[in-house]
Amino acid sequence: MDVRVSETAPSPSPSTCAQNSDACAVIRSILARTTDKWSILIVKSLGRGPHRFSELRRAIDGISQRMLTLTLRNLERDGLVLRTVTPTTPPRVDYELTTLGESLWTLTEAFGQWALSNRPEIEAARSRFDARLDANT
Amino acid sequence: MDVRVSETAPSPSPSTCAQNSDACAVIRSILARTTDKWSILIVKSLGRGPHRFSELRRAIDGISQRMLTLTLRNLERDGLVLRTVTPTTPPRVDYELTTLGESLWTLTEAFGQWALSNRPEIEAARSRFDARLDANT
DNA sequence: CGGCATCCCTGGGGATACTG
DNA sequence: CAGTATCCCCAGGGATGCCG
Repeated sequence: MDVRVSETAPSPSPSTCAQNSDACAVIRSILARTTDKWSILIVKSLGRGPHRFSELRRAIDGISQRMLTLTLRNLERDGLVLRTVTPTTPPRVDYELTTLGESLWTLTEAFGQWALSNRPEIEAARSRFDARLDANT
Repeated sequence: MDVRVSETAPSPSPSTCAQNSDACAVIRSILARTTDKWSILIVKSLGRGPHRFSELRRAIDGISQRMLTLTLRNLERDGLVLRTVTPTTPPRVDYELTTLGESLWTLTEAFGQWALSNRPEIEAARSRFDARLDANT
């Protein structure tokens, strides 16, 4: 299971890599990984200490074994998660955030808080929008 | 083109909606929207003032017209983006962030900054990981 | 110019079964 | 328990064409 993706890193384009062009492909790939549906949930789960594989599986509702493994590998590859194997029988594998991962967790947490506290406003906006839609039948 | 998605909002589960269970489906749906690949790039682009449809199209490299329209609708529906139509011929449509959208933009910006400044470390981690992979041939 | 509808295809990701 | 491998399906999303 090779996790690696062809990283055709072009011209870096330092600070102005705001929105345009393909120059910021690397940044995009980082963003894609870190803002991925499962990545966020995993990082959030690992926010409060290490967890075993099966613990994560139970903690993150709806994730398949495949995606858990795959996403953990990617996070490990990017240096966000540390994987520790204890070769007992049956084997025990623990996952925890690295320092880098913890810094990402902070952002993730901020996002979660934002979603939580703005939820009413967003739902209200949705209702308004949908109501106007239905009106134009 | 109905943008709405069936929002089967179950028991809310207020503050402890960290990682587990289906209780935080709404939060997840908000996160899914706001951390979506195109949403992030659009919000980033709108960070510095209003833009026309075609401007966004050009600014965000690789986005298809379909996805631009669709994502903008979703952002509008969630009250993150304001759409203004000027009925001239040809028509002119401007998009801008709402106050809520601006608060999201802040987070997006933080994420971008994080990716930018941790890029070297992440790429290093990737190389290390890949090297170890190749070693185990 | 903006944007909706249709067709169509790829790959993300679920379900299942097997190993160390 | 913690994976890996295989199969397989469907929705995300690109390409194209047509309207106000």
